[in-house]
Amino acid sequence: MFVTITFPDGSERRYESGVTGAEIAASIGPRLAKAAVAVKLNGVPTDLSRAVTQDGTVEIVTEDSEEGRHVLRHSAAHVMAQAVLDLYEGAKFAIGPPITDGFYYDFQVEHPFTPEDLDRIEARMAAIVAEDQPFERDELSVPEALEVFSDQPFKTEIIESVDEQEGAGGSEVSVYRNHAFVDLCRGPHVPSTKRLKAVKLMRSAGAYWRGDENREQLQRIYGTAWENKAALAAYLERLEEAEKRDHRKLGQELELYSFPSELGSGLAVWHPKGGLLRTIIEDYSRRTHLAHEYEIVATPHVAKADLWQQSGHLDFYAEGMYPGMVLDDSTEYRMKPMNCPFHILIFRSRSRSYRELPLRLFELGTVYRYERSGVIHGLMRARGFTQDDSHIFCEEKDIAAELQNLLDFTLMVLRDFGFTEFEADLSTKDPEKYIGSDELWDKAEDALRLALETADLPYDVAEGEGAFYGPKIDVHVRDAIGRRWQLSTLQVDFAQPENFDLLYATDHNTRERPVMIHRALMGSIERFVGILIEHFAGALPAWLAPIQATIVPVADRHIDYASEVADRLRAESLRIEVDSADDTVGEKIRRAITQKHPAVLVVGDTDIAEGTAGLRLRGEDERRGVKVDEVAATLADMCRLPR
RNA sequence: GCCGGGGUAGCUCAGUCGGUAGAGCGACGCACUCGUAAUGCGUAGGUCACGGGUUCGAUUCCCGUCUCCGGCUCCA
Repeated sequence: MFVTITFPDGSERRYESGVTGAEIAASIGPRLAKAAVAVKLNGVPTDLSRAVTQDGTVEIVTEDSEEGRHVLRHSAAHVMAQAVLDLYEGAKFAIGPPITDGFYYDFQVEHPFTPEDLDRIEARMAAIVAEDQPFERDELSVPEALEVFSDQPFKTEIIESVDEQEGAGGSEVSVYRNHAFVDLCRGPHVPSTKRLKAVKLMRSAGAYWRGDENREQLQRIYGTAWENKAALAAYLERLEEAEKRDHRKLGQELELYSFPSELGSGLAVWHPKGGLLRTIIEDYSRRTHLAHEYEIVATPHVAKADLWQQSGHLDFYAEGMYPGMVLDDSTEYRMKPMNCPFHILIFRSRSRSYRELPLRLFELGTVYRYERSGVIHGLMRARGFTQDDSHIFCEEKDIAAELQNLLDFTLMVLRDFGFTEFEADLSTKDPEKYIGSDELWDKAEDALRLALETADLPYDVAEGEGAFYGPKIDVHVRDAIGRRWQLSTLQVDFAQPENFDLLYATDHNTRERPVMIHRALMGSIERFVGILIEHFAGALPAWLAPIQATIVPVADRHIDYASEVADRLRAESLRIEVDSADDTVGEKIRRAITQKHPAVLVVGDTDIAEGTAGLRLRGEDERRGVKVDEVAATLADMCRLPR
C-alpha cells in the first residue's frame, strides 16, 4: 500500500502507507528534518509522529516559522506546567496556550509565584528539556479523561464543557504525555522536550479563570520560547527597544509632561515643550478641520445630570463618570465623559434645514472618565483627555458619501503625522442588543464597508461588536516597531438623534430625523502624542519638534553672532534655541542630540567672518561653513508644515 | 476594582539584620573660552511617599492610605 503526498510546490511523491511526518521530512533533506517540529496534513497541524495512511497534501512546519514557534511555545507551556506540578505539591493547572511571542500557563497554587520561584521553575524546565522526554499523544473518552484529571478541577471543567459541546457519549479528548506528566491538549507538539532550546520565563501575574473577574483568580506565568538562543536574544533586545521608546520615560527625559501624584492618577500636566507640541498638533487639527468644512464649537466641562440622563450616559456609562456635585441644594452636575450631548444641543438650538446638512461640529473637547485605577497607563489611558471630536449631522441618504469623505480625511491626517500602514475593524450589529431598524443598520454597515473598500483599507469584520446604537470603523496604525495602535474611530449613531428628538426640515417641508456620525481622528490628543513619541522614539518630525534647531556658540565671544543667526532663522518661523551655557562644544552637541533636536548649528570665528554656520542634521554628518541663507532655506524646507 | 512587586536627593539607583543615609548624572559656584556625542575642582540638596501602631529609638518591623510598575478585567 502506498500513499501519494503532494507538497506545497505542487510536486508529488509516493510513500509506503503509515509513513510519518518525520520520515517524510527526512526523505526531503536532513536539514529540513532537523528543523521540523510538526507537519500540516491537508492543512491540519499534526504531530511529526502521526502515521499518514491516505493521499493528501503535506507541509513541513519548521521551528523558525510562526506556526513552528507556535508549536514550540505550546510545548514549552506543557513543560512549564510539568515543572510547576513537580515543584509545588497540590498545584492545580488551568490553561496554557501559546500567544504572540510566547506562552503562558495559569495555576492555582497556595502562594503567588515570586521571582525566585520563576528561577526554580526555569531550572526545573531546563532539566526536563535535558532529559529529552518524548511527547506522546493519546485519545481518551470523556469518562476516561475525567478519571485521569480527577484531582484537577479546571481540567475537569474543560472536559465537561467539551462533552456538552460534542454531545454526551462517544466524544473523545486528546491528551499529551511526556514522562509522568499528562495534559489535555489538541496538539500538535514537538517530538521531544529537547527541541526547546531557548525558553525563558518572563513574569508572573494574576489572571481570572476564564477571564471572568467573578471567578477564581489564578497565578499566570508568562514565558517566551524561540527556535534558538539567537532568536531569543533578538526578542529580548526588541523588548528593550520598546522600553526605550516608552512615552512615559521619554516624556520625562524630553521635558514634555509629567504625572504629579498630587493631581491623582491618570492626570497629566504639560510642561512648556509638551505644551508647545500639543499646540502644534491642535493648530494642525483646527486648521485642517476648517479647511474641510467643519465648524469649530466650544462647550463646558460640566453639565447637569439631567442632560446625562437624557443622553443615556447615566444609564449605560455611569461607572465611567466622575460622581455628581450637588449645587443649589438640588441640582446635580457631572463632569463630561463625552462631548456629544453638547453638540446635539447646538444642533437643536434652532430649527435646521436640509440645506445646512451635513452639519459638522468640531471641538477639541476635554473629557473626564473615571477609569478603573488598574488600567491607567501614562497618556495612553488617562482620566482626563482631549478628543479631536466631531459630530456630523447628515441626511440618511448622505451617510455613504459622508463616510467615504471622512475616511479619506482620516487617512490624510494620519499620513501627515508619518503613519503609513493602516488596518481597520468594522464592528457590526449585535443581534441581541441594538436599536433602530434592521434596514438602517444594513445601510449603515454597507456604507462603512463601501468606504473601507473605496479607501482600499484592509479590514476585519468584528461581527456583533458594534455599540447598541450603531456600527463603527476603528482605524489602527502600525508603528515603527510593528505594534498596532487604535487611533481613529468613526461611529454611526442612531440613538442620540432619537433621544434628543432631533429633526430637520426637508425640501418638501416635512420633518426628518438626521443620522449622527461620531468621530475622533487622533482619538485623544494625549494618547496621540504618546503614540507619536513611541513611534518616532522621541525623534519627532521636524515640523512637530518643539525646538527645531539649537545653535551652539563655540566660545562666549560667539554668542552675539549666534543670536543674530537665531533671529534670522526665527524670521522663517523656525523654533530656535541658543545654547549659551558654560559647557564645551561637545557637551552641547551631545545635549541637543540627546534631546532629539532635528538640527544643531555650531558657530565660531570663521563663521562670523564668512556669514556661515556648521550644520548638523539629525542622523547626518556635519557640514561646516554653510551660508546662513542656505541654512535658513534648508531648515525652512525641512520644517515645513504638511499643510 | 483584583493579583503581585515597588516608592530613598530634580533624575537613575545603592544602603540601613531597628541607632535619622550614599554614588553618578543634573543644579549652583569657580577656573577654563574651547570647532562636533560628557573639561576640571568645589558647594548645596533628603520629614527615606503619607498617616497610625510596636519600640528607649522606625527610613528599616506591622496596619492603613495615596501613588507607580507588570498582568487580569474593562475600554460605551
